[in-house]
Amino acid sequence: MKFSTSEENYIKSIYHLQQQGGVVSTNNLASELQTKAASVTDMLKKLNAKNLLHYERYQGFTLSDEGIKVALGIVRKHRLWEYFLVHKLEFGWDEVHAIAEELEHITSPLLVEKLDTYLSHPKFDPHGDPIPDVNGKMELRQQVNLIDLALNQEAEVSAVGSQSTELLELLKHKNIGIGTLLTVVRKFTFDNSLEVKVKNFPPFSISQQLAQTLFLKPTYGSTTVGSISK
Amino acid sequence: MKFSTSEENYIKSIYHLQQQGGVVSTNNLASELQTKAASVTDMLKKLNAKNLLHYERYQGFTLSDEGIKVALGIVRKHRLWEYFLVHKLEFGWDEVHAIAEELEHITSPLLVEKLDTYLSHPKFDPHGDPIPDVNGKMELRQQVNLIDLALNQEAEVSAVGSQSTELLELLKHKNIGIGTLLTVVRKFTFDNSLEVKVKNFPPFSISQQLAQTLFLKPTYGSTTVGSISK
DNA sequence: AAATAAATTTAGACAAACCTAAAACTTTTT
DNA sequence: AAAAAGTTTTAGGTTTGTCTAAATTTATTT
Ligand SMILES: [Mn+2]
Ligand SMILES: [Mn+2]
Ligand SMILES: [Mn+2]
Ligand SMILES: [Mn+2]
Repeated sequence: MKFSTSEENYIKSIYHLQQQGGVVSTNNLASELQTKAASVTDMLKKLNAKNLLHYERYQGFTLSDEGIKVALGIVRKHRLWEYFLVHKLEFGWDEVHAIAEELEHITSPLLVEKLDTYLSHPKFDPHGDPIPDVNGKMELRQQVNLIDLALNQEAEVSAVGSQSTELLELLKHKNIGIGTLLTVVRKFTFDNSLEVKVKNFPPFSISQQLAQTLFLKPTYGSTTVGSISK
Repeated sequence: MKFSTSEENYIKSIYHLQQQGGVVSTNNLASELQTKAASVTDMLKKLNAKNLLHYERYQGFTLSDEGIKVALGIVRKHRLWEYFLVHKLEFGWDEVHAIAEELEHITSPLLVEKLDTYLSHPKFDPHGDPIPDVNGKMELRQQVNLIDLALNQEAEVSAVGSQSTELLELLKHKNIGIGTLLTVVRKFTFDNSLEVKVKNFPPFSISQQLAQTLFLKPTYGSTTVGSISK
């Protein structure tokens, strides 16, 4: 079945919201899509009629199995294009989301597979989020939030919880990127800031706000599954 | 100013039609876009209100200077994406038009310029059609139709007048592509077929129908400007 | 257990991009 | 120069996706 750009954007947003909170609400989705609750209800009826949703009036909704399959296809395209934009066209990490938001709606399935091959089947996008394969399977990388990382446990930065220019600017200043190895050497309870150490650099401080947007994969042993962004 | 996908498709089609026939008619455009005359009239009013057209009711229309500028921007994107699809993703020449028809509407100007740089500023698309630069300038390659090529005058295949799978199949069989050097060694008046010679191959025959879709650039000296496809 | 507040859905409208059928205009033929 | 034929525009309708305002349902207070 084929879907309009608008339908696809709704499906993908529902997918992301239900990853976090389980059942999704109308207002929730409306604010995510920058639209009004009435518009959401209209679209819910349409998606429900196409069997993409589990939906009870006034009771919230989630994607059906079919809906999830469709969502994963769009997420796959979005993240593959982001990878292309950053690694081939040399876009900055914070510039690609809006463009991928358009490219994800290009219809040709052959294009997606050729792009995937051209990029050598990447497993993660530039923000550290996993790229689903043709069948919707993706690596659920073991991730810990930096806030929860044990002292002196080395870990590799693998994802970020935001894609804002502001975050990118700060990470560049601190010389942190996807792949950076670091350890937490001290935690301060006053402001929940962390003193961290990266090889060949002097120790430096990371604020609570920054730590909360960084997700890492411990170098040995491991832990919980972290939340994931677009 | 920003335009919808639909507006852009109309603008581009008008551009191609007026390249050939001067003033464009409503029915003409309707059949090019596979739509109805009434729909065309609706859109003409909108484009006219935006000063993209010279339009007199019942008298046909052409693009204004502003309209041409917009059209060239879309043509640029279309041909750059076609080049990308063929030379990077290894699509066949006949597979790319439909996909480029969607990709040409992606809005980011920065994307176009980065893509252009990534492709090393190509001057011609996979069908031999010139790619306009950022300012809309493009090489108007000197082209002769194979039908009109002088006997024993060596020339390089530089464009094709169709992009069908059928044509591609035939050209592959005859080992002809963009860049092939050939000379016409004989012309037969009975069926207007040609006997042509390509270096390192035995001479072979080309039908009138095939000759009419091939455009070439003579290796020395030169001639007329040929018609050009998408 | 009311009353109040919040969330959700319905009702009714609107713009964009289409369509069919009928009217208006232009071109061609007799 | 009238009639016929062809082209273009207008009139009125449909679908998709949006909106505001009002009605309905659910959740939270008192
Ligand atoms: Mn999108
Ligand atoms: Mn991403
Ligand atoms: Mn197009
Ligand atoms: Mn082309």
